[in-house]
Amino acid sequence: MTRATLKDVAAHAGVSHQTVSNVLNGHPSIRPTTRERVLSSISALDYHPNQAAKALREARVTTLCFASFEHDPDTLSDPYRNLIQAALTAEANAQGYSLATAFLAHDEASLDELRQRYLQRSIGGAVIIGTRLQAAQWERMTSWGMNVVLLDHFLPGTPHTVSADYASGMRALVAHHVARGRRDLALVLPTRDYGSTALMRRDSFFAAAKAHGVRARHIDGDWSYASGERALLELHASGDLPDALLGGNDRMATGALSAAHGLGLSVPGDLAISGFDDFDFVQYLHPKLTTVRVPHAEMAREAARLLIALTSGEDCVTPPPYPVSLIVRDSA
Amino acid sequence: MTRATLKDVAAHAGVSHQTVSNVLNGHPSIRPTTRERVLSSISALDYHPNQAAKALREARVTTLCFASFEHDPDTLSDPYRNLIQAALTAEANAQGYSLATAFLAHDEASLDELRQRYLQRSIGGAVIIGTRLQAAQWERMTSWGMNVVLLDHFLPGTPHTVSADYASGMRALVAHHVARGRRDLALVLPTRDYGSTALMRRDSFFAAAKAHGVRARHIDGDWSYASGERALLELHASGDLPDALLGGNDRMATGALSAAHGLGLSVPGDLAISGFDDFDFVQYLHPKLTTVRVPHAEMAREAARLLIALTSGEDCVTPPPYPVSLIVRDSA
DNA sequence: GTGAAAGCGCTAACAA
DNA sequence: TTGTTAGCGCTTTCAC
Repeated sequence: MTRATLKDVAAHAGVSHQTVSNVLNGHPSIRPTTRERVLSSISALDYHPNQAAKALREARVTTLCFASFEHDPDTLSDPYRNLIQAALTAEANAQGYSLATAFLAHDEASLDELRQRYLQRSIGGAVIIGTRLQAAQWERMTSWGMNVVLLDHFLPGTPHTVSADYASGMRALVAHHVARGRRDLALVLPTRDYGSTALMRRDSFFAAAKAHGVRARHIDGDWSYASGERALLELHASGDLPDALLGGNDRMATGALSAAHGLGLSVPGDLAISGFDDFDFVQYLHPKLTTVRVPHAEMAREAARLLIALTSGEDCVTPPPYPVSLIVRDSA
Repeated sequence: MTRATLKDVAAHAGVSHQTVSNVLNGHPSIRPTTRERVLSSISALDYHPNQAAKALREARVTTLCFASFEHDPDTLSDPYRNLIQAALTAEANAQGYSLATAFLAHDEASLDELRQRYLQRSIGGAVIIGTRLQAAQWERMTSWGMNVVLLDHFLPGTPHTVSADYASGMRALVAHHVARGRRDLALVLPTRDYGSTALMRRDSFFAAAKAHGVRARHIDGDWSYASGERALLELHASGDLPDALLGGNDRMATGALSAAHGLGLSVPGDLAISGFDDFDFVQYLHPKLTTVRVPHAEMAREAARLLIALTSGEDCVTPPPYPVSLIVRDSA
């Protein structure tokens, strides 16, 4: 079955093909009777405009790209990416765009692939997640002329970023631990990713601990379960256990909790443990995890809106950080 | 900066635009010197073929769609969907396709949206996951002429399905429980999704239990954490606890484990618990979850290959079920 | 209000 | 081996 074209519709309705085009694009000054006739021909022939032709003629790209890092532990092990993809897709579709996918690595090849897709007009811009994005990569992308919105990741000089208010989340978390009598806090967080939101969290952590007059230290991690587990094992081996361990995300907190069980530590008796994200599974851990909820989906929708606005040539302001909320359960 | 076109390259190289096209498409019978000249013009002008024009002219769609169900608990709460998306993207890109995203619901609107995208040539076919896909929906999609490959879900009459060997996984699991001395097995699994792989697992479960001469029962769930939790609470309330609880997926097993902690049951002492999937987080539960590993990523690659082959008009055979493997940890 | 002409960037078919 | 012509399906410009 060969699909109907604009001309077929025109012939069927007994008008010229531009008239059909005008009807389709809601142009004014079309006689209602003509419009009716055209519309009924359209549905009679089950006509659907060819996107490729439209895109070619209008020199417009209607596909956006969601790029994340393939080997980033965040990318594949958390519901995180799913939530974001769903929200981005919904917002993009609602605005007449479709959403393509890309997984980046830290080699030239993957950046080059993205570049190809942009220059070939397969994609019009990208939303990127992943604290592994380096400033140099970001610069490369924008140097092609591509619009890029960063989700949940700051980089020096990146104007279009959607993020959450990690600072106040961290302050609330520290206050909570202190209110429960904790006096020796350890934060597990990656810091090799300079410029990322991790630094903001770390700084707020130290500032808040200082304000409360409690001890604070930082242990390096890499967002993975294993690094959370390792962090607690090392603290234990050092003989200088804190009384609260703050995971920089839910996964590291989960890993630490697992290590605590292995060491025979009672949580929260011997040690309080908290997370950051609030993914589904953390309320099924034992004990149920106290954490900070980050509104990933709303942030993603905003990122899509921002990208579309940029792509349409509007000038945009980065939205303020999204509020987060402390979710108190049993682990801290 | 306005991008170079085929004509610009032709002018720069002093040949006709057709010659450039021939060089690009690897046509034979081009004099090496000409080819060299054209290639150097291409890189001098940083020329990239316009995909929209190519697609229009060739009447070819180079975008595939990955569709899943928005409100399906599997879709957003597991790493599952991420793994599949990554694998599909990799395979599609490797074969020159890009991958778009769709989230379906159970209303007419979302099916219609997919139909639009297909008829507008925005997508050339779809890989669909989700046991919530109904036979009627599948029939609708194929009635448009769209190629559809189902991932991990059987439906009566669907020829193109990629799945895993759940039957033998279930047999191995039952044998394992029995070998550890369990004599009273309960399986939590949704069965309202007729036609899905759930039925295969359930049937194998009963068959295997019978073969071993142990008691077997089935409790309904809906794949979610909460339903696993509920299942164990109900069993406990009935006063007739099994000595092994088999979660139909890792999430239900996790929910049941959480309930066991709440009830003060020791796992695996009082009760063995096992899962199905082997997602990252289950090895950080307490106790670490025994489960069956399903090769989601490989299956997804195969689904992409199958869809591309179908789209190219080849006739394809559904591949045999992928082997699964029992992963023994501490919970059973 | 509606139609005729032109052309987006590319490739298939032929001519040279 | 290369160039010319035509046209994919659509929208824009401008007559009528």
